[in-house]
Amino acid sequence: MVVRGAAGRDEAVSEDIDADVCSIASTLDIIGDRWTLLILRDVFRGARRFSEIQADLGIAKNLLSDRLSRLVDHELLERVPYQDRPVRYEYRLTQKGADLSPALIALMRWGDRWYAANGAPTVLVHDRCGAPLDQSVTCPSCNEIVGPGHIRSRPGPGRTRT
Amino acid sequence: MVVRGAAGRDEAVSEDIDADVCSIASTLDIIGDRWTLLILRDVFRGARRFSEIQADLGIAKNLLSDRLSRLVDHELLERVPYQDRPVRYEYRLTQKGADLSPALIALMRWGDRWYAANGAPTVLVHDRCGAPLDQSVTCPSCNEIVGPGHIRSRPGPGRTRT
DNA sequence: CCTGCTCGGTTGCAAATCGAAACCGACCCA
DNA sequence: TGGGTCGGTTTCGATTTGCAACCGAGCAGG
Repeated sequence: MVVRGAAGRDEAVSEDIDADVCSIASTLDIIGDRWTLLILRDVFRGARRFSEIQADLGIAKNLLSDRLSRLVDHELLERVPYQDRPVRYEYRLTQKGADLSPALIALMRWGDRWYAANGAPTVLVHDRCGAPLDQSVTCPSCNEIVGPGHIRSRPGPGRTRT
Repeated sequence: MVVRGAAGRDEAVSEDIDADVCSIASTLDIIGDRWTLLILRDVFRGARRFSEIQADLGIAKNLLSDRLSRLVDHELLERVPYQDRPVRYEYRLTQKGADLSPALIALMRWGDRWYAANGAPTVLVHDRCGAPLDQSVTCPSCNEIVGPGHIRSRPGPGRTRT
């Protein structure tokens, strides 16, 4: 991943990367449609029930049913019964699902920056001090924040081809 | 945004949030389909030409044409002529497009974690020291990394309803 | 017992979107 | 003249979507 500014200066470092061995592609196979991330956002926000999500998003019920099943199959959500007679289920994030929070945060911040003319509709704050938070790339070795221009990409151990 | 572990303990803090005023929803309106983020990933990687992206992704040409136009309309990419006779254009990231890199990084890291059995196909490293990088949420006030359990969400200045 | 209501879906169907392939115009080369 | 490249557009059948109707288990009121 190499960030290039508006001027378009070429800083590409990695060689040709096959789409078949790209973690972005793997991820988008699962959450890359128009509804799935919105559903997950609702669950992050505390929505757990079918009808709750359906009313909030206005998604068609057949699609919501399909997407929830898919998320359960992929183990981003789990179905937990919350009553018997009749047995009803709610949907909860698994660790795998909760692990998507950095992605949702990144998308939120991009929308904040480029589409929230009057300021962010929602801000994330530190529970201890209440200050608004940042998301950044850090170097655990240098123990500092790394700007986009100092990120290089390299083939990793999982690279099978090329 | 409140992260909840697999146990499902409820830590919701913010009140009801309308989907109409959500930056995640705004963002997904633009990049929330099956191809757009993959196209942007290719451009981040250095692909600039129609045929290059088309060959790499295997996307139908009509769809690529449509998605590129849309990205140009939304000013994530710009069309730059790279030759006359016949005039041909390439696509470059604008600042707005380049600003999506944290989101792509987050998606990549999630795929790395949950789908790269043999290790990440691509790793991001610090240009200075070569160490693999992390992405994290930081508190500029406390000057420290904030774990998912210490993030709270609050209505921001751009919240219009409720 | 009968009627109506909620929840969490499923089914059916029309409309929108997608994908593959054919085609196109401007230009190059032989 | 004939073919090839690049960056698309057009066409058309297949897939996916969105809407609305329906459903079954249970509950509540009369």
